[in-house]
Amino acid sequence: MAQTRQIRKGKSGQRSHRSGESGANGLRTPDKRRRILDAAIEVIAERGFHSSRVADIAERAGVADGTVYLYFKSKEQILMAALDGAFERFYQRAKEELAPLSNAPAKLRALARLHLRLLNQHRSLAVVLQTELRQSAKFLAEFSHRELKGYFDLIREIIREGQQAGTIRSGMSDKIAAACLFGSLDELVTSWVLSNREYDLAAAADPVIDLLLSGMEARP
Amino acid sequence: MAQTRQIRKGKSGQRSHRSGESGANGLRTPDKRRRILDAAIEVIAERGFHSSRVADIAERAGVADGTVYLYFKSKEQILMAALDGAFERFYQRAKEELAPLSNAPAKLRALARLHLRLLNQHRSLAVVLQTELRQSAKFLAEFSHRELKGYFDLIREIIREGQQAGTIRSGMSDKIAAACLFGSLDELVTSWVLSNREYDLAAAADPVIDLLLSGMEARP
Amino acid sequence: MAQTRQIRKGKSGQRSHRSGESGANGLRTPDKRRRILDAAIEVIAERGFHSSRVADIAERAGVADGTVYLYFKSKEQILMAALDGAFERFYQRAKEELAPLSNAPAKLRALARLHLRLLNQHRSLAVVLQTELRQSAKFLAEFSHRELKGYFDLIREIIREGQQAGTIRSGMSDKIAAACLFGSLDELVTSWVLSNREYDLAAAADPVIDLLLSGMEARP
Amino acid sequence: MAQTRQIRKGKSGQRSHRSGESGANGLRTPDKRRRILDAAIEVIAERGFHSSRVADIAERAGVADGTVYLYFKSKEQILMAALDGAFERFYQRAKEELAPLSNAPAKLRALARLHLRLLNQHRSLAVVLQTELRQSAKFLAEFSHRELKGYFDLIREIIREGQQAGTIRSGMSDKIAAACLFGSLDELVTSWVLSNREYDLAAAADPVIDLLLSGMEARP
DNA sequence: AATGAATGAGTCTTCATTCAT
DNA sequence: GATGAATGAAGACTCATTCAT
Repeated sequence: MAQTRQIRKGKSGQRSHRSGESGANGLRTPDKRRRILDAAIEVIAERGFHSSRVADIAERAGVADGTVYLYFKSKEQILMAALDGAFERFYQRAKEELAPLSNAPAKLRALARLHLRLLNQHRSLAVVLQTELRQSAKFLAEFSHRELKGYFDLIREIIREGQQAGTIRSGMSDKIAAACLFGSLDELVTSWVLSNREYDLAAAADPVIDLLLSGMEARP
Repeated sequence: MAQTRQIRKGKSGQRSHRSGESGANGLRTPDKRRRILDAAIEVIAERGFHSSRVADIAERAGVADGTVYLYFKSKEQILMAALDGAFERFYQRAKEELAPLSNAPAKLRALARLHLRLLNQHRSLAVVLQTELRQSAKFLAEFSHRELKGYFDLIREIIREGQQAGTIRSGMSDKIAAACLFGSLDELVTSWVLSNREYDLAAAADPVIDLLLSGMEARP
Repeated sequence: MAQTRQIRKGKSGQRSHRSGESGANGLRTPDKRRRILDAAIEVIAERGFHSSRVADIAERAGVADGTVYLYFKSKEQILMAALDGAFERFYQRAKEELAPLSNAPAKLRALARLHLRLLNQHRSLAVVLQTELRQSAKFLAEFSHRELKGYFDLIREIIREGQQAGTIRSGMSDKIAAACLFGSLDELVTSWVLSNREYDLAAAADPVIDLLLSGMEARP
Repeated sequence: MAQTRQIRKGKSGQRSHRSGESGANGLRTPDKRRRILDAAIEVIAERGFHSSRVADIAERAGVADGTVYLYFKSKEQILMAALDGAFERFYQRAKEELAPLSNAPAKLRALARLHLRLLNQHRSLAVVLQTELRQSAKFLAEFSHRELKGYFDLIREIIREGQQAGTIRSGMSDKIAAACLFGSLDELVTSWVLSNREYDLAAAADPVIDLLLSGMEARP
């Protein structure tokens, strides 16, 4: 519950809503857009995209229904923007954290840790990413093409670097390897989201990387 | 009377289309249920669950709207039943095909091949599984608990067998290993579904198994 | 108030609405479409097109809101269809009544009488024709082109016939003459509609025709 | 942040467009009211009253949305005021131009010419008068009572003058005669507005007056 | 069992209007 | 006076579901 919610039940007896709100912190429109996005992630995580009413999101964000449409064109655009923003932040951070690392296995490990750690910290976002993002082939395809592709390409690049540097086995498709890494992480997050237990998701990063690097097969 | 009236356009005019069919062999209802399920998978794969109208499914199945409710309690139940059935058939077959195999790596390879081969053959089902199944956390959780869990447990069992037999590395969490295998396959299917190219999905089974068994890291 | 209105206030406590309705006269769906059209004319005459809610029309017609959309594509289509139908009936009747008449002045007189008489009998329709029909240039243009044009052409044809037969002054544009006749009648109806007095509109037919035939100017 | 935010697209970015204009000559509000009225006529002529947003009118007038409400109480009041003003100017001018004329037929001719000439020169106004004025029976009734009645009475007075002076046929209802004249002119304007051709509307004044004065009937 | 016309609850979105600055 | 971001009421339309036949 990152956003303090506005108490607006009944929606009528709130004559001084504007002045009360801005008076509280002296800021006008601090980042109403951001509040709507955060509210959207929370509400959608709780009820699913189709069951979430725009009115719910507005209420959670502490704005009027119509205000949502000053910032976003449609309900779907809210979800899009929320996911875009979240992904953008992740992607940016990933690039920063990987920059200083020198070899491919270390980079993959760092990426896995970051991936799981961030979602571990923001469960609502994880829920939305693992479920609503896939709500429809069209939606997923569009988002996938726009955002996930960058992530995938980043992984593939690291793998190819490793192959050139001799730290990653050659003769292995970087595309398939990237799918395995992403798919493994994604599946862990999904399991974590579906489970109601609050175990530490991030702890799975190392075992997964170890498995993917060394393989399952017993070796003499 | 310049205005043509609507009234369920394109439906009344095809009265004889289907009744002719059932009229040919009397009053039986052999596979009406199955026709509805198949129609549902197709329609939902094309338009997504929420955009699919029950009327669309009924039309595709060649039955009246109301007839659907003689077989299923709700629109959601149709999807449930369709996925349950598909999964049941997959699961049954998997157990049959793995029975004769003697070692864990071979079983995992067979499972991966079957997984990808079947979905490769039934793209509509793949689309629905990879997208609509996740329509909401609740839905996914329920299905996951009911069906996927069996699949997961099967994989974990094979891994543990392998660990006992010494073909799979010990000291590796069977849960995480299963997640990696399932996640990898799942991601490959998702990519295949989202891509519009009709490449052979099944061909990816061996590379994936090789990677998971031997690992990515170069070894001297 | 041509249609008996269904008493459906509250919309809920009416369990037996269907059977009650059909039980009353033994007819199922007598002409639900027609009832909706009649209700639309009444409601729109009372409140104007934009202030009329589809729910109002449905209620007046004694059907559920959604039923309206089984017969018409949109609220606007209801109005269109209602006007089209009314006009069609008028036009048909005009052709029948004029057929036996032999000279242009008599035909024009008959047309004027019919025009005013019919609207005198159906005030709601008159209200809608004189006001809502012109609600927007686009709407009017479309309707005008489709329906009024036929009426106009009919008048022009009669005038040209009269000119050839020598009963109507030559050297007069049939187009302008038709505009004067139609405009005069139209204006009388508008005045009648706007006035709250219930005077006999039809009585104006002869004076108007006399004026248009003989002219205003005093002649020696 | 792939999504561009909206926020009143196309409005914020043109801040300097209008303020530059008013900045050029200080803080006065000379004709802001008039600019709003003119903008309203244009916008409403283009899109119809109900499809015209107050924001559109404000933008066209170069003022902020809220400013409109410093001059007018509601959107409907804008239309009222615009039509009232236009009509007032017409009516004033009519009285001036008719004053020097000595006989009824000449006055009627002058009035028809003025009526058509002015609307010919201001098509947007003509569109609004012929269509939006009739947006609802109530609206039309109110306007009609307030403004058109004066015009009507003027015509009737001229006719009665003519009857007393012997230039207009006696035994003819001045009310019906006025309706015919007004209706004829009105219909010509409507046709002109609906037609997309830009023919000279004013040219129809004389033929109409000739017809109304002399009648359609052929006379020996 | 099968039909399909009818139902009516449910919600996104628009836009006239307000008011703090 | 002027602004324009914010408000929130209002309603057309959809579609899952029912039930009389």
